[in-house]
Amino acid sequence: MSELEAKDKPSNFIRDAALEDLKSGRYKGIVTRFPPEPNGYLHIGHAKAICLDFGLALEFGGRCHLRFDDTNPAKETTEYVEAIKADVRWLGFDWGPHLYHASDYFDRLYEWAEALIKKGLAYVDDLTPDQVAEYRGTLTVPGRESPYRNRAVGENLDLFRRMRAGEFPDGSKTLRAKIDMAAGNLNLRDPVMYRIRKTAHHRTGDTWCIYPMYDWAHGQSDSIEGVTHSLCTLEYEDHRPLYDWYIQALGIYAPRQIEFARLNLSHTVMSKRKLLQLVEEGLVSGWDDPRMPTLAGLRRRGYTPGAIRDFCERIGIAKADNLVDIALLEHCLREDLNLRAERRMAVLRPLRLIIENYPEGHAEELDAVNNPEDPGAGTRKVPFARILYIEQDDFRDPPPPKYFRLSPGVEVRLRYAYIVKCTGVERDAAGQVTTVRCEYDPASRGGDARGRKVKGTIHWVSAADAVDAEVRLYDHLFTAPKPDETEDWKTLVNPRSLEVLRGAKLEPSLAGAKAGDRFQFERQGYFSVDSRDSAPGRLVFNRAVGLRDTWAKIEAKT
RNA sequence: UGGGGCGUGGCCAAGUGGCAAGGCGCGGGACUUUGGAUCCCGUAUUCGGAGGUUCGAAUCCUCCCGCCCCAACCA
Repeated sequence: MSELEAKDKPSNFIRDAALEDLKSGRYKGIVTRFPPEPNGYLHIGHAKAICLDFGLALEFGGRCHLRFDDTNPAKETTEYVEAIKADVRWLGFDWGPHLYHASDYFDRLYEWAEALIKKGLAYVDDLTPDQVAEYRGTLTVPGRESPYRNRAVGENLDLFRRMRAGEFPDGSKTLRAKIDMAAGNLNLRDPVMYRIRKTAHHRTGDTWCIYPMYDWAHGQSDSIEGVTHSLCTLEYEDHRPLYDWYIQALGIYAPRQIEFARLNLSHTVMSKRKLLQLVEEGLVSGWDDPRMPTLAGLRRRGYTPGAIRDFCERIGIAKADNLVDIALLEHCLREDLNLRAERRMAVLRPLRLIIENYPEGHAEELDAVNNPEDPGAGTRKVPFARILYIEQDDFRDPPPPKYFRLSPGVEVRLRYAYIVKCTGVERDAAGQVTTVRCEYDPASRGGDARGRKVKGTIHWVSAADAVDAEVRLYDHLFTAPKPDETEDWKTLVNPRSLEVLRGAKLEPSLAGAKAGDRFQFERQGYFSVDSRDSAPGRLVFNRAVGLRDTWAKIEAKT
């Protein structure tokens, strides 16, 4: 059994429980399931659950099912089903042949409902929704029994069959479990098992007009599939007694439900309702807006599945409410991309640089390293000429303290090219710098300072060879770490969460970049080709995450 | 005033009677043809609080305080 423990992944109480259950023989292997309702897109919080569910199964050589919890046809669509499948696959997990739907079990669930009726454990109730609420009592006041609670088994059976046959209008009757109207746990006050909904289901069509409630469907679905550990979030802790009650009343195989705290991420919102609101009210461009915490959004932004998995591993699994700093997510992406993304030079806000002593009409190609972290990535040629573009931020007159970049009379290295010295500036009528002039040292080709101290190295692009692109810079979607906290959370949307730069100049090797390609733009950050708006000849890049910016910190302090 | 949970540094989080892991962040330094990366160093005499048990407590007991979830025919 020690073999099971010899893993280097961080432990958590769920993994420990699984280990115990194996040791004690309660279960022979590990079977988990990820059970999304297809009524929205998956987000980073779901990724935590997916990594837990699939990760646990993988670790113990078990299996993890993908099961759609599709018991509410009014809200669920195949569009969401497909999007969810794509997201789980993209994250890197495989459910193999184990794709299921709660709706696969509608027949079985129905039979089980009749079985409960026959045992006198369920009854058809005629109370209206308002009455049901009223009879339920409150948190501190016990509920009252429905006047229909003690109907005879035969009458219940007859009524239930007629409910299924469509004889009664929507909402007019329910099937309820007969448990305890005085229970402190409201879930046990005769929970509804079935409601009448004459709505077509995306998979079963018009076959049914009664649909099972979550509690009645979930545990039994787990049981049917032989799930051992049914992992869910804390708000279902109160449902566990009901989960167990149904299983026991039916006398069927019993999985074990264990709850953990859901993920809260700073500077964003995570509830499906709020995400949907952002989309519907046009505060973002859609579910896959690169600012969204959805997997579709993160993917489009340029996040890698590996970075997200790493993040999910690092945040841990526990039961305490939490608010994880989004900086950790960003860190995980940088760490992943630092090793894998090829470097390129791109000038986001161009400023013209003229090298006065560089022969007019002359041109050459210089060698640039594709990835200093990965020698195998090789090198490439970058064209150099008399007129270049440099970043507006890389020239200051006068220079602030500790500024290492270009300013009048100062030397700086053009990455992989030459050492240049600023000799002059041209300004427009408003005093804005329009062109910077400089002289280069022909002997410093490649950037060799030959013993000189050159503190600054800046990136550049040859003006004549540059490729134009649109670059979208993203920042946190919300200005507050916990926008959820306030009623008017929508006013907290960061007005600078998206900045569009239309005049960016890229080195020519970027001309053929394909949707989804990721690069590090030297000294700036990691960027990926937008999968929706980019096209050959009209490149659009998204900034996935910026590089650590030490200068920004220094400047902010002075 | 009912039921279920949770409280370890700024944020996550190990630890479950033997003397506070780790990560992010933050601060400092080294190195550097990305002010990137990397590498060092620092960052809780203390575990929500107060009592108690014990040679010894974040871990056990008692009381108190705070926070979260539950009153959809949603999941």
